[in-house]
Amino acid sequence: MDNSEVAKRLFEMAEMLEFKGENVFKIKAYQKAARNIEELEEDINILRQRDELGTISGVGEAIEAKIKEMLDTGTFKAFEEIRHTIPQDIEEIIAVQGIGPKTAHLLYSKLGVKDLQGLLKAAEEHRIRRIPGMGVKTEEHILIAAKRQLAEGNIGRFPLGVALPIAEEISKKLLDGILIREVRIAGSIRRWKDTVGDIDLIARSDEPEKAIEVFTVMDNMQEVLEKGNTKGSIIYKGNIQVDLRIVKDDAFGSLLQHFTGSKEHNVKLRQIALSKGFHLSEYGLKNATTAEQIPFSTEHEQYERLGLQFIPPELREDWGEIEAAMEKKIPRLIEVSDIKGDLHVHSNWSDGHNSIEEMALAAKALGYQYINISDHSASSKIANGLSEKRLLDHIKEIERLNECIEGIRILSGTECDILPDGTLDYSDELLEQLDIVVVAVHGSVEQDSKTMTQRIVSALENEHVHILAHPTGRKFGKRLPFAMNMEKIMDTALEYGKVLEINSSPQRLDLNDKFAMMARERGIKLAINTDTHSLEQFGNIRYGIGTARRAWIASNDVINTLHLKDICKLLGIS
DNA sequence: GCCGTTTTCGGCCCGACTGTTTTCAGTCG
Ligand SMILES: Nc1nc2c(ncn2[C@H]2C[C@H](O)[C@@H](COP(=O)(O)OP(=O)(O)OP(=O)(O)O)O2)c(=O)[nH]1
Ligand SMILES: [Mg+2]
Ligand SMILES: [Mg+2]
Ligand SMILES: [Zn+2]
Repeated sequence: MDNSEVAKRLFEMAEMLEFKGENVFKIKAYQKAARNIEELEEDINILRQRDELGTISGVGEAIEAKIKEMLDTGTFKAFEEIRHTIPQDIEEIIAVQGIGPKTAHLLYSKLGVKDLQGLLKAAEEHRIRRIPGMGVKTEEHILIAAKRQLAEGNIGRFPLGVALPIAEEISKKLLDGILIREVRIAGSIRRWKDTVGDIDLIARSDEPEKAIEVFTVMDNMQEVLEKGNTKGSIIYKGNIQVDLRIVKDDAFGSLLQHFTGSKEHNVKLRQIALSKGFHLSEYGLKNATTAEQIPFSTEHEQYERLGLQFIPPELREDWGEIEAAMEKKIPRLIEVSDIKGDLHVHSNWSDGHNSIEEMALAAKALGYQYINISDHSASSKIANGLSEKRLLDHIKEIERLNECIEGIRILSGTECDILPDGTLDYSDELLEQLDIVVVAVHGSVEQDSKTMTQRIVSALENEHVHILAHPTGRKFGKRLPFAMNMEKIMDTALEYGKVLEINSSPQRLDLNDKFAMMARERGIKLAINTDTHSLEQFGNIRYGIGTARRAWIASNDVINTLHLKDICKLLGIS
């Protein structure tokens, strides 16, 4: 079993214990262990060999024994025993909004509800309202929520590139009226997570209740889920949930911190507050003995009062940032303004929309010092990839443009396909004539892990190659990451001095945060590129920067923060 | 079930909203 399979089992165990009404702290213990195993960088099998399972935070004697049992037999006794006493599809019932483990258990014991279909039937036949403690409204809400779940399936999460523009649109609309003074995007969007579960907003208003009212009747609102004095939730066009929290007093910083999360970060901060004699909440600190409330108007002040350096939102995942902040060791993270050029740009010579000149002028307007025109190679036929002859013309055209355009250097490149057998789509003689060679896998993406890994390794061993683009090939909603051994690929990249890309296209974000962190820890250099096919897509750089910041990446980890002359020196460009 | 710069036992983050309830449990963030 691998890490995610072990974690999944532990999560399932927690869910079953919840359904059974077990001690909540025991449940939390299983969830914490599961989460930490899911986020582990090392292979849990290797930790086991080294007898280091106990070093995983949240794994004690009991869970360690169960993990060993799982690694040996694929399951564990306690899991199998409890599993047979619980309906198989309990997960889909608890997943219905408003139904938790208690209600699920009640519905099962009173009505024999075992799955979503049974739940719908019970609601439609008005059997739920007859259970003591349930009522007409509860039944109606369950019916609506169950139907919504059936219709949507389990879409679950949205790519950041979908959610962020909607969040910006809603923020703007809310500011249109006079009731709401300030709106900030919070939650996982503010942390630049690559996928998000919902849109979390906070706002400041002198009349919170009226402001919530405005929110719940806004354009494109599909359904109101909750409407209170300080908080409302709606389903917005596109079936995305939007949570809005409003305050009028001076605790805006405390609220922003709370609603930015993550949950795990919040819990740890609150534990630190407790150890200092305070209760922390979205209203600030409360003295545990005097009950005096101390609100903070900025996040900076609140972190400082807790004895911590300010922690950028992208780091707030309980991945060690709180410990670092205690020692004032939060690094200066890379910013959009550090980027000096884009090394992965397409033109209308292949599948881009604009000419090389237009792309260059747009980049210049952004303050870039250089761009690498990396059109597709011949094998990418649907992308109008360049034959060897057209690539030679491409090189000449770039030479010509460099003579007439001032203020930006156009580098002559390619996004050369790594063919299924690991060879490249252009000859070495041709690659040698280019300034920057970007390579990528496009076709034959279904290869097994061994083949795919060797394919990429072979490409990285080629002396003319500089950058591996979108290394895992994932595309949200379209394609899973390639089966591949990332450790091996990173070892090779390091050995041969190759650069790995953080592709900023919001449907890719590849490398992702975790892999980018792995690369940084190993000392591999990165390039943050947009892979733009149009003038507007240069703007996608913010997504790549957000991902890089989540990986604790600094400016000097990234080659396209270098000035033109320095990057030319680094890559041997004349 | 886990864990310990005042602890190996007794805590474990804290608050909003809803429904069905005369005082709160459940769910969610
Ligand atoms: N203290 C505390 N804060 C929480 C808890 N659950 C959520 N929050 C805070 C932190 C979250 O970032 C924020 C928004 O909640 P969400 O459920 O939307 O989570 P988040 O946006 O982080 O992730 P998401 O992508 O939406 O799943 O509310 C909790 O149990 N305790
Ligand atoms: Mg959220
Ligand atoms: Mg939310
Ligand atoms: Zn590309």
